[in-house]
Amino acid sequence: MTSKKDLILETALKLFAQNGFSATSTSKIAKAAGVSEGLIFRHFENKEGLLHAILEMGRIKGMALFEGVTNFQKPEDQLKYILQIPFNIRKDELPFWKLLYALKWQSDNYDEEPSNQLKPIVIAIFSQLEYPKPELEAEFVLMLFDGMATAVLLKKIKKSKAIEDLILNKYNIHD
Amino acid sequence: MTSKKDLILETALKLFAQNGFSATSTSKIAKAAGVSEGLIFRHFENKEGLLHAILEMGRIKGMALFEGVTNFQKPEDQLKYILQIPFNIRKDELPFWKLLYALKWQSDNYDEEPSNQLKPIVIAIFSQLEYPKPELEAEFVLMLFDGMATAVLLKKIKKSKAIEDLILNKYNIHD
DNA sequence: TACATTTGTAAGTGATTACTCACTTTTTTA
DNA sequence: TAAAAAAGTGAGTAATCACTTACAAATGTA
Repeated sequence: MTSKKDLILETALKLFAQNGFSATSTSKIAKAAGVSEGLIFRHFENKEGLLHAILEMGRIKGMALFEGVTNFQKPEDQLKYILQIPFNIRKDELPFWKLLYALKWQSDNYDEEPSNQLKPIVIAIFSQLEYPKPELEAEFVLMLFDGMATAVLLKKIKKSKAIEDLILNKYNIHD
Repeated sequence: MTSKKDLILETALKLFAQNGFSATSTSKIAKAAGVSEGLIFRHFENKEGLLHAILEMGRIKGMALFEGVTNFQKPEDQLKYILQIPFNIRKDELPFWKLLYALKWQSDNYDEEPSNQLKPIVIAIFSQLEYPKPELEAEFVLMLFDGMATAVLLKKIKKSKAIEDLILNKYNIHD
């Protein structure tokens, strides 16, 4: 049985991802979750607190994703894993990632972008692969990563697998 | 002398880009522009109308940018021109592009994304360059384009010129 | 069981929201 | 120059905003 606190969290996440933070009122969240509006403030102090709870909840889930790279030894496999991340986002976690990517366009406060955590990892990979300028190549990959994630989250992609293969080919990684 | 209508337009653009559409009230716009709030509604009917006027104003400015590709004959030069667009955004047009990119995360209504207009052009280029799968390669370039634009608009880029050269090199285009 | 704590609600609060209206000032046109 | 049209204002409007408060129900603990 999910507690009402979790119910509020999940409902708010969906609505924030769908309509944006500012455009989603606490009364709408309460109504959608089937709880009284006051309960939101009992559990989360204020609307910002609710957002931070969602972000924290998701950040932990997200960390695990990036740590998955340690399952691979060879830098080629690690790079492959990272490049495939955007295409392997779980459907039920889509709202969270959409919210995260949308938030970075609103004020600088919410810039917990995946790329930030990912950067040192990617630099290390290109160093091992003996690229002449690992930092630069990493910056490029993260830009590409952003573009891929955007395409997936906004459902702009038709042949997901074909695009995935094309990208892997560019770095000479194959299935 | 700029008319008060244009003044409202420019002020709203800045505020929308800075804080988002929903988080920017008409009263704030009026105050920032130094006009009465009622004037906004005389000129633009409602808040949505104001947004649409901004989008239309910018769309025309943006079209010119994409048509610049016709100044080049060789497909290599055309591709180079397109890949450089995100790095050549004029400072005074930054708020507009930021707003445009932010809006596509809020509801599907505002998806006048640059990529959409750019896609057929890029496909044509890769066809001329005799790439085996022009549509796929175009889709890739547009994803990359999105990532580049995001990096530039959110000021996540340090060595802009270095990154620019790296990308051009990947497509065997040099200065 | 008794009492303390947590969880939950309903009805508020003042402030702010998008928008309207009655009116004046400025500009255009005949 | 006189009338018409357009531009602009300031004080409203009801609705909604984030948030509070007083109180009741449920739960934990001795």
